[in-house]
Amino acid sequence: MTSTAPLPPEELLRGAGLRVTATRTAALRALEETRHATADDVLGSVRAQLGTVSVQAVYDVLHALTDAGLLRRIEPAGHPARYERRTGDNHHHVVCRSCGAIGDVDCAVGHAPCLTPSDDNGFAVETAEVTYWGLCPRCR
Amino acid sequence: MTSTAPLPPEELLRGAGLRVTATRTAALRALEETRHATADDVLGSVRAQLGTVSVQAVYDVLHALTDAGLLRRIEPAGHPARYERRTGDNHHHVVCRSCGAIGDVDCAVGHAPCLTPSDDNGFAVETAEVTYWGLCPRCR
DNA sequence: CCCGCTCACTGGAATGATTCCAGATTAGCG
DNA sequence: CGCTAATCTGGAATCATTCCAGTGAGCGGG
Repeated sequence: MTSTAPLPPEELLRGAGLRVTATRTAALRALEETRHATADDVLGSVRAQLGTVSVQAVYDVLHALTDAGLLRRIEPAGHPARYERRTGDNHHHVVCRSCGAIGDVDCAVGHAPCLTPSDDNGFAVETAEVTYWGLCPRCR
Repeated sequence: MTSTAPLPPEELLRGAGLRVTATRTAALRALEETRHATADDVLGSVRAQLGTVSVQAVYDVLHALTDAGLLRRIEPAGHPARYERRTGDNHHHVVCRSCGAIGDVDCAVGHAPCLTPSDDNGFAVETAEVTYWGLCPRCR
């Protein structure tokens, strides 16, 4: 439904009840340009914007924003985690086996297709996620 | 289709064109008991069977067997990788957010449901995998 | 407009799964 | 029965991420 609103980072932070700090706004800005960035990508971008920033600060920020629901964390097996600002709609991802690049994929079938397990083994299932594996255009 | 055949480890190895070694048969046996074991679980079980075995040997074996198609590797975000002997049919998994326990789930909808992306972003998609997240009976 | 209380950021060390290396050993085909 | 590639050993190295302890800065109340 709600496509990521074009709100400025400050509004987003305040709206989520978080303090507005340089590191945080910089991180959000970084993820506006690069839609699926790794912690390291964000670190680089934040440093480019602000100068010296510790590794820890970026991890803290990413966690805080993820917990607040402003970011979604994606962890493809065998590749470092990536973060994206598109949240709320549960879309899926195509991951490049070679370089780890990620692309968004809206669910083919209308809504929650095979996302209800036939047999839940007694688990209390909360969410389902689909990952497509392949090669990105550049790696082919 | 082919549910894991009740073939003895030796047959499986030979059938895959691999040399039959103690470590390998022990690893396969370990995965007969524990269906979704971590590398560390396998290491423990193999040592219990054979005595001294190096960490490396187990990782080598797991890789060799995975490459040969005798094992399938599962890497749940935030948890160490696990291995299973059920291969060939592409079933999915429920993962416990808390302890990382894994259960098998056959695809709800008959066959390859939403497993064809609507827009592949130019990627050459090869496989799709579904992961259900929740809490296992014990962790509830 | 100032004050203090948290929460955020710094820098450096630690963790944990997995991999790399180089050399010794061994299975099993021919 | 010998050879050669496949295995195994033990230890060090990698990489993303986290833990820790101390310093510093938002921001709501006074």
